[in-house]
Amino acid sequence: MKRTLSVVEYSGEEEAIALFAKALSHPVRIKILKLLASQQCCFTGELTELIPMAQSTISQHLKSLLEAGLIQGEINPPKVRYCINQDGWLKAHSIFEDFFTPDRVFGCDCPVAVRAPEGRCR
Amino acid sequence: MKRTLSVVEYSGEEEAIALFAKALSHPVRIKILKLLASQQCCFTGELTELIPMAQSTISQHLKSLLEAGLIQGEINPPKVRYCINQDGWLKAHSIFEDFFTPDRVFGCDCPVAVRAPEGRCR
DNA sequence: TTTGTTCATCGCAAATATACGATTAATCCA
DNA sequence: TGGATTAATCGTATATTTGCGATGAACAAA
Repeated sequence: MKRTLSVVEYSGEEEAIALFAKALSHPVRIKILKLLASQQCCFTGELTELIPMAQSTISQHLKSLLEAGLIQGEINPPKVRYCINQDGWLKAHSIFEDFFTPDRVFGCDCPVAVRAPEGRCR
Repeated sequence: MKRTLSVVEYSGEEEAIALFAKALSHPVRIKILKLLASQQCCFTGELTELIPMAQSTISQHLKSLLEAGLIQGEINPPKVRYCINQDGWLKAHSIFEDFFTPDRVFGCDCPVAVRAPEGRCR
């Protein structure tokens, strides 16, 4: 697509949140993560038995979760055992927590559909 | 695309997390939310001055944030004042918090690249 | 070596997302 | 009434995502 305007700059945090969020932006990946997180330990590609999707599709979603750092795979031939990547999980948790807890209280008291007096906002 | 297999069922929570995450999955939307959250009160489409993107593109991103319930707009002709939607924000916060804090501790002690004993996983 | 199992990757098709300029709608002000 | 301002929407082009079947790679067991 056209990108004639100057390139928008993003902070590392903005990029990081967006990347984690993208990994979480499909319900089947949420389902996979919940399955893995609910296991005592790891889990394997029997995901294909629990989720009615083609094996290649599951594998693709696992790959994106891997790349996001939310899970890890342990090769255990001919199987692969997946589990939550603790580091990535905690990192995602804290980055979302920080995001949703802004420094300033964002109390917007603008009554919806009512004109707010000028000067309250920049 | 082909969807020959049976339709995958998702829980309301899985869908909700994925929808919020999709709204957060682009860095410019993170930037917009941070700008709005840092304001004492609301904010307007001077976003176009702060973010070097076409006005129509900003408007498109605002729309997706609106639809996700993360912001709200107050029509103040000919301007529109946007601000964080407290309800949606808190809902997203709590749903992510719950997600990242699973009931069961997911302590995966599988040493990476080492075969784990059979039977520890279902 | 051959066969079977498991999973990743490839190749393709369809759906969605992203970005832009142009246009339209709504509203003010002269 | 006729501009001016602001922002949404439309139309279009391109990029990315999603999903599938087919194929390939790695390994264990016969």
